[in-house]
Amino acid sequence: MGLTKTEIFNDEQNQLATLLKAMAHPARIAILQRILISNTCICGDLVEELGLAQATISQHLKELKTAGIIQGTIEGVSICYCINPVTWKLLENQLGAFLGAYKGETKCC
Amino acid sequence: MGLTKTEIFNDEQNQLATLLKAMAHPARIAILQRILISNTCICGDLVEELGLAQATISQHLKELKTAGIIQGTIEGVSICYCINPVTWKLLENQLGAFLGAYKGETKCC
DNA sequence: GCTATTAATCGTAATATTGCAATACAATAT
DNA sequence: ATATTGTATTGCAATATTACGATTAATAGC
Repeated sequence: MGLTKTEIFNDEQNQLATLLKAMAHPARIAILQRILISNTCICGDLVEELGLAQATISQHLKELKTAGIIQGTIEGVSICYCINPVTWKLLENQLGAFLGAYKGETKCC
Repeated sequence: MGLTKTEIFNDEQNQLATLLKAMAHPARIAILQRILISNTCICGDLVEELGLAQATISQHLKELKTAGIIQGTIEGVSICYCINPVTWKLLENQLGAFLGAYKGETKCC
């Protein structure tokens, strides 16, 4: 089928999966790292810096945007992207709770 | 194409992307949560608890295992899965550094 | 009006993912 | 030996993703 059965999972699981999926690509991680470094926003510099075509970069940006991880505003001819603080905070909280739930040491496998 | 150009990204980006991708599915998040809760390992209880076929669960477990996030040992007839502490720690560090790199407040978009 | 410049979208090809039924395998029990 | 139980693998269909060239907006400057 190739169709994830989202209806059998709860909202938290689906939301976290969606956010992780949006980040689960080296190009999108690279894009986010670039935005994080030059805290001020960027635009199509990415096309030169990463070795991907403009259409491809634009697509990755769109995915990050629809996931709510970044936001963009028009800045003259180019477009300025930056982190969406709300989603970023949410991601930190959700992931923190998730990863932090593991208390090692209980010997098992 | 449909083929990620891993060669143009660095190891850190590729590794993080691979780990995130392994977790970026609600079923796999549910499986991990289940393992985290019953800190002691589990097996095919998942097939009953999640509403997915046995073959599908087995496939998701395999993905988590090949990504190094979980590990399994034979426990009589069934197989006992649990978190791989090394990878989990790595994930915490990598993600912590990544998410923590965002210092908000610098007004932008 | 035109013309660059920048980014989004469309169309397409190659590949990957998701899910399941059917089957195979491996360990134990009878 | 054979049956049972628990898990893995295979094969397949439906869908999603990745990447790119070509095209299409949208804006700025002339």
